Amino acid sequence: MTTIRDVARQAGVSVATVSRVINGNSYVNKDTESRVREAIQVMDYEPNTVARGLASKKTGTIAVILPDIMNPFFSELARAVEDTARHHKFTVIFCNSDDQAPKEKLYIQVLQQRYIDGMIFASNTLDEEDIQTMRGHGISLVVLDRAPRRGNCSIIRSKNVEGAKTAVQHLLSLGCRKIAHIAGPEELITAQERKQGYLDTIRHLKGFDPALIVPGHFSISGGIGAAQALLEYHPDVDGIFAGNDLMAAGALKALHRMGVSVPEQVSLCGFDGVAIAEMTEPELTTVAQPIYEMGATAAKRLIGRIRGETEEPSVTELDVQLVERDSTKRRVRR
Amino acid sequence: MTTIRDVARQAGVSVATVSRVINGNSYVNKDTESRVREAIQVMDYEPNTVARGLASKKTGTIAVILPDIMNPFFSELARAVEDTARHHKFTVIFCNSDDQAPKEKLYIQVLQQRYIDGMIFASNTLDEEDIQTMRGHGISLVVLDRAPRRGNCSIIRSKNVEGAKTAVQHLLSLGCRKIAHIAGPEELITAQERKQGYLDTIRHLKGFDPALIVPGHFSISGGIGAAQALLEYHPDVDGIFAGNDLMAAGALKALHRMGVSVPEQVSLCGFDGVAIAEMTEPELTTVAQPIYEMGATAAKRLIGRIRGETEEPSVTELDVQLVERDSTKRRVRR
DNA sequence: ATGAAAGCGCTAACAA
DNA sequence: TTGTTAGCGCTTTCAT
Repeated sequence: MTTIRDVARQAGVSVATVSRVINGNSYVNKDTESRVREAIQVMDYEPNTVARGLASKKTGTIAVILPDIMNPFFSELARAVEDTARHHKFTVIFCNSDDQAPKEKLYIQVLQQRYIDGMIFASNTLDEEDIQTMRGHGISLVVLDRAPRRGNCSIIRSKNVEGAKTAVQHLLSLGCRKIAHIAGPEELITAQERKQGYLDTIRHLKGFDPALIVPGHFSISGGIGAAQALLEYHPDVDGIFAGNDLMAAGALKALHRMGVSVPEQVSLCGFDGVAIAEMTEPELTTVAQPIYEMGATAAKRLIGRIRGETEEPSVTELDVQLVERDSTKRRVRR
Repeated sequence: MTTIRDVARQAGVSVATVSRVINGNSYVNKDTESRVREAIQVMDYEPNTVARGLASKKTGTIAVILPDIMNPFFSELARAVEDTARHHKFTVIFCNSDDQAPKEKLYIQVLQQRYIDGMIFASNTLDEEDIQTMRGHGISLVVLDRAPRRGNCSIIRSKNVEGAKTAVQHLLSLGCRKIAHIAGPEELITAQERKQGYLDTIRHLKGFDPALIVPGHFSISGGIGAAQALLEYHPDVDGIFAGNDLMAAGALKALHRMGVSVPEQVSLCGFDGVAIAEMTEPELTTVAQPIYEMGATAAKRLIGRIRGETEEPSVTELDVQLVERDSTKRRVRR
């Protein structure tokens, strides 16, 4: 293994000079520089990231904490983060939290010991203390998708309330009269906001019934259970807005099993815009988030902060878009 | 930040002693040990992973190189690896290669500079030189799912040929007479083997036609295109074995669009056993691999090798299992 | 059983 | 503009 000393010797300069040309943070004579570069070539030198990390406390590594990489929404986010990070010569460590606070805390601790430069949190239970701890350790932080209670850090999210309103209005415009909502976990801000959008749109209309909101845990099986319960107690439901596509897919499955046809009897709309929404039959209408863009933006923002280019914490809200497919269909107004 | 020196001072011993109790690799007096442990408690000390890495060349980090984390097969693999790694106190770096050799080479290089302890390769283009390079750098290697041409390293895979045979035999037993195969990329060993299993089972039967093998690139869109082409030229196909579930899902979509009913007119069987296979309507019969187990086994094997517990490279072939669902159905023999 | 001290490979003052 | 050198925090001989 060739080290910086070998290169220095080869080029007839000191290690400091070699370090300078590598990092390009100090003036080096043109000639010396080219001698050094040549030596680097000749000796096939690659700086050792670990040594560099120990000396500078910067490792060129970021971590992304997400609930579960198997959830297609998060795997797309992860993909975007990794692509962007690699483009900027950063390496990414990934961690599944299952939305469990203890796991998140453990990760934070482990990652601090590794001189991680920054973290992207697409998971929930970050509290003020965690944020301060990380700040104290000089770890930059970007919260993605799920914002923390108090927002003194960079946040990338999309317009959940607005998107939910669009979805429900779409259902209304189709002629749906009794629209239910399959909600995500109450503790998740995204779920809260989508429910809020649903409520804001529908609360004042006649026929509104809070019992039309059922929990679906943001999962396929949750969606199945929710749709079953819903149709059992409210067989006249003619529209369902699910808080994410996974639940919508589950609901579709359940409705099919119960012999309820979509969209003829029930119009169904999801949220997220993941690939699976196109795999069902009928394909799912959904409120699409710019998932890849969210991940890419988060990574860019984080790296900007790490490099000291961006200063203050900023909140970015990305637009969502209704994608009409076969699971919603205009019906005759009664 | 508290360092090993702080702890040593607090406990009234040398840093070497502290290091010894942390690593438990040398005899330390019981009393001294408990004094040190207490000091560690009191001072809330956490060893610095980076410093440790520089001194020992072991970082407690493994990398997993996969084609694309967005592919549900690989995200499940990734999840299994991360769970297992965390359990053993390892951290995982993940890298998407898109099956492009240059990206893989770049990752190998970058990861070497980081004193990675080992890598899990679920990607393709690893050549003998790469393997030797990594060996030279003391990086352990496990190849997952896609074995390299020559196998002088640990390999975890599943029984592709056998699984494909099972699938085709299942189709035959149902009464299918004209069975097509949607194949994965020719350069991938998994795709080759599944095609092999198909051929071995069907080649000698009357009615076999090599034109019934069409490429589907292991992707949804590839499956769509393949099914379209297939039905156009061979409208009397009554069974399709797709090399993976993504292509099967795509084929199902295409068949539906063409008005061909599954399983009434065409029986369809996939391979992998990913979640998406249960989301379609009808649900897909598939040859399920023990995906999570594959990832977990790979991680365990790798960590075993890193710790010097396991010695020689070994090849593990896991069993696959036919999961019968609604996309295949017994038909009347003509 | 324990300590002293020499690195690991690099960065970053501080000098020159 | 360049070199010298003291760390970064830990592991690991080599003594004792």
